[in-house]
Amino acid sequence: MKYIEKLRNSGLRPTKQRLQICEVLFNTDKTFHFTINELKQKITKQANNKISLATVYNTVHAFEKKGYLKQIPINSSETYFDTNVTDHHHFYDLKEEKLIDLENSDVGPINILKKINGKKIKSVEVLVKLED
Amino acid sequence: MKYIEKLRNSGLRPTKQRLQICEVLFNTDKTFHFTINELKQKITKQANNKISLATVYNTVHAFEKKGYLKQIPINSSETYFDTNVTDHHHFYDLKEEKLIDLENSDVGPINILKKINGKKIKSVEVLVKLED
DNA sequence: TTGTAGTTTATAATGATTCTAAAAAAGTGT
DNA sequence: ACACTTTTTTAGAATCATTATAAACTACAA
Ligand SMILES: [Mn+2]
Ligand SMILES: [Mn+2]
Ligand SMILES: [Zn+2]
Ligand SMILES: [Zn+2]
Repeated sequence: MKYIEKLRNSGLRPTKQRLQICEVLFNTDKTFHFTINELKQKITKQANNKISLATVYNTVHAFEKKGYLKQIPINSSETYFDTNVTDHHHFYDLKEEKLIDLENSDVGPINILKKINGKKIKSVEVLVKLED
Repeated sequence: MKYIEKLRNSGLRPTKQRLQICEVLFNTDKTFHFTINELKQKITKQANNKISLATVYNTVHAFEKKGYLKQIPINSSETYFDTNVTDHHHFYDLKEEKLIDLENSDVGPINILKKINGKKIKSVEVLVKLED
């Protein structure tokens, strides 16, 4: 399995549950956005397997800490995560409540002119809200 | 009172509670960011008055719908609101968990090149995360 | 003043997320 | 394989921001 090493190298034991989650999250060309509950459903279907909700939370947070996932800041009752951890931006379709990737090349370069003393920029994220 | 008319023109009855909230939110030169609970505390202190938490929620949502407030998309357990409803952006200091305004002039012009069929852009918001 | 719609309020309900602690699984050394 | 330690999983409970409920209150116009 190709994810066993990835997990071990991260100091995470390659458990059955984590490997299943890796399959769902990373065994695809396309990156995607998801909520915890969407992910849980995918795992249940794809692996035809029960998994505890707590484990999904635990694993997603562990992967986020390792840099394999990131949260998308958005005003929604559920937290959205992204398997695309490169610098990029998002459309948010307010009616459909769906996220769409905006590659860096789809947005002109962003120049933050203001500086805050003693702080450095960790990320720059653009959220473009869409309406009909 | 200068807010009575503003409320009436918005189709909102100028109640004691709404006027108090207006004083706290709008009777200042500076705009600011707040959570519901911070706002409730301010009202309680400044007006030396009890106000129901439900009323604070109701009023903030009513003002948001009227365009007098906006939500700031950020991953925080509490929702942040902004009395600055002009187009502008934010620093988010991850350690202090504080928002800092970034005027449009502090950010170069943002050009969204990608178009989504049948949708138009409602807003473009930049969130710049800061670390030490 | 009286009627009505709008508002406030205490409290309950909701729901996403986190916590808990016991059972299970993984890793290590023998 | 076995014994032992550490990590992980899990069901269920707890937390907490937010929303819903419904009764009391208020603004306002006829
Ligand atoms: Mn969240
Ligand atoms: Mn929220
Ligand atoms: Zn994305
Ligand atoms: Zn602001």
